Amino acid sequence: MADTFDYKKIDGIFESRIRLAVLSILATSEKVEFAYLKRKLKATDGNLGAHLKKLEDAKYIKCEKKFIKRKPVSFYYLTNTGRKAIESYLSLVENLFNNAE
Amino acid sequence: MADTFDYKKIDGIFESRIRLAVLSILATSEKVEFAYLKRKLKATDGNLGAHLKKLEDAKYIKCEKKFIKRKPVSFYYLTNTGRKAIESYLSLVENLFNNAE
DNA sequence: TAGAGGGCTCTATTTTATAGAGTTATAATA
DNA sequence: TATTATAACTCTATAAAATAGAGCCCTCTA
Repeated sequence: MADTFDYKKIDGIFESRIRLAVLSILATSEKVEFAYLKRKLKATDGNLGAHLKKLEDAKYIKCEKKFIKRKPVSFYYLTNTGRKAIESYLSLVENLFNNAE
Repeated sequence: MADTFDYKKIDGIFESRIRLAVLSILATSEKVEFAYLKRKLKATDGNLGAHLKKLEDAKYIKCEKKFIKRKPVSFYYLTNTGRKAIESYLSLVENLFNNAE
């Protein structure tokens, strides 16, 4: 049991349910469209865009822009970094509640 | 795969690293003092008190006040509700990243 | 009933999330 | 090559939440 518990070392990206939801969707899909995420999460453009940006800045997801039927479409997908971050968070949370800290 | 993903159903209590840390400490200890939590987490009185209040309001933890060596001491411990909430969160997070949603 | 001190509440400040309007970028078409 | 259309983004303002710290309150002992 360590003397102090530096909780700020816990990945802050997961400190948000909407980002958790986005990561969950991307972890269990190939590539998904912005519009799909928006519809599924019932999120507004601005809010969803802001959270996607945070996830991109963290390099947990990437964006690929295409044109389909004359319309711009943004596809998002999980990176390896993102997948590792998810695994880390999962095992961290498991350890938090099973092991001594 | 559901049509929508109501991410607001995810327990918001866990949307905070400091609360996660408090729950973790309580889950792996019997009863702990306010001063211990404060020292261990390097938190300020006000901030720690506010988060403990949220956890108490959610009935995840309880407080027991005693006097030891003339000094007031607050002991905190996890409730059954709290333990169940932790288990739910754990399995939810596991499912989020392993199953389809 | 006065004194002491831990832990709380309260207030102010900072940070973060959210909503929605408006802009931007690109491909097809004329 | 200029125009048009539109999804997705950026930007701005608002709301909500976390944080810090000063000071109060409560219960003990003497």
